[in-house]
This record gives sequence, C-alpha cells and structure tokens, in this order.
Amino acid sequence: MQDPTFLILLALSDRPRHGYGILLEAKELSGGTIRIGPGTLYGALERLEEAGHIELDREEIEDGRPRRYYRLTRRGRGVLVEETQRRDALVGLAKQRLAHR
Amino acid sequence: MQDPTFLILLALSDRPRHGYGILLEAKELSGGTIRIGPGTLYGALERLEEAGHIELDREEIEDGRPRRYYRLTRRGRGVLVEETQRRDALVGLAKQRLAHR
DNA sequence: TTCGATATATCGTTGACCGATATATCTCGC
DNA sequence: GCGAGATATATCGGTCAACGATATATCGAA
Repeated sequence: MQDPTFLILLALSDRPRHGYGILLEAKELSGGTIRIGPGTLYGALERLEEAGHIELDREEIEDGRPRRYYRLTRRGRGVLVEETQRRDALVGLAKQRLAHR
Repeated sequence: MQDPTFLILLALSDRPRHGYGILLEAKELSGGTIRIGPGTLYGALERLEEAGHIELDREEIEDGRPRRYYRLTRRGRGVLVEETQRRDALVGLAKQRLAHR
C-alpha cells in the first residue's frame, strides 16, 4: 500500500467523509506537505470499495451538489492498523540503522 | 519513494554491498518478511545511480563471478535520512490517530 | 462577472514494481 | 562424477497505483 491509499484510510479513521473532505483532511493531516489529486482519489476510492476496506455511508444532496460519504469497514480498519504496524516497524529499523554512525 | 527503494538505500547505509548482498541484507533487515526480487533490484539500482543516490564502489571478480559493489553517495544518505523522517512523521500521525478510540 | 472554493468524475500516461526467465559458476551431498 | 541449490547479474513484459490534465456544475465573494 502506497502513501495516498494509506492517507485516505487514515482520513476515514475517525468518521465518514466525502471525497473532497478526504482531500482536505489528508492535506490537513500532513501539514500541507502531501497533496492527493482527484485522479488519485477517485480511483483509490473505487479500489478500496471493491476490496471491502471502505463502503458507502450515505449520499446527500447539499446545495444541489452531491456528497458521497464513505466509511471504513471493520476489515478496512484492520488493514489500516496492520499497515501502520508494518510501516512503524520499517521506520524503526531505519532509525536504528541510521543512528549507528 | 516506495518500500523496495527505501530498503535498498537502507541496506547500503552501513557499507558498500553488491546486488545480491543487498537482496540478502534487505531480507535479513526485515526479518524475512520483505523480499525484493532481482527484477526490482537491478532496475532500482540503475535508477538510483542515475539519480546520484548511489555509485559504483568497486568491481571485483571473485571465483570467476563478477561482483559489483555500490555505495551510498552523500546525497543518497541525505535522501535516506529525509525519507526516514517523512515516513516517521506519517507513521506517528497514524499511531496518534488510531489511539483515539 | 469573474475567480476561487466546493464536489465529483474520466482519461491517458508514466513508472516502479514484480514474476519469470536466462546465464554462469561454485559447493555440497550422494 | 552428477545433480541440486546457493551465488550473482541481467533482461523482458505485464500490471497497476499514482498522477496531471481536463471536464462539469454550483456557490459565495470580490
């Protein structure tokens, strides 16, 4: 799993969000350093839904503009936790290695 | 930068290694969980050399088999350190986020 | 009325990654 | 002496996530 997908799952970890909201949250989360474009987002959303990691929470029409909210599935949360542990282990390894000099 | 490339740089962080040695070190480092295939390795080596992140250290012929040793450049080490910090920040964020529940 | 933000969607391209395959030599066990 | 597996480098083609560009539509602010 690459960074954009990881960030999308992470953005959904506290509550359901719609696509654009995920974009904003990912930007906010990363302190503005990571930006996900729409081309990345909607493709990833489709893949994640097909994989059963996220699902449609609800669909709203607000001010004539549709908003499609997604939420993490239980499985999606599990995947996110595992991925976080995997990444944590790798980073820990790197820090340990780079400290020896 | 994706995991395989990150691991290759990390494997070279303590001393020069030849291609196959990088494969073994990456496997060792990750506790056997991450495996880099030759198709990934040699392509990545070429890219990293072109980017100036690694360079040829020496070439040996041992037992009739060639061994091509690569080493991190100063720039490559810098990139590795930055990438580690970037990954660390992201993982820290994820852990913090997942702890709230 | 023009711009930027909000909101979703598609399209084509790129490029890292990956499995498979190839070649060649050495060592170990039988 | 022979085969298997480890050592070592290399290429090739396919896949797929990511990405930039573009499109559509609405709203509020300047």
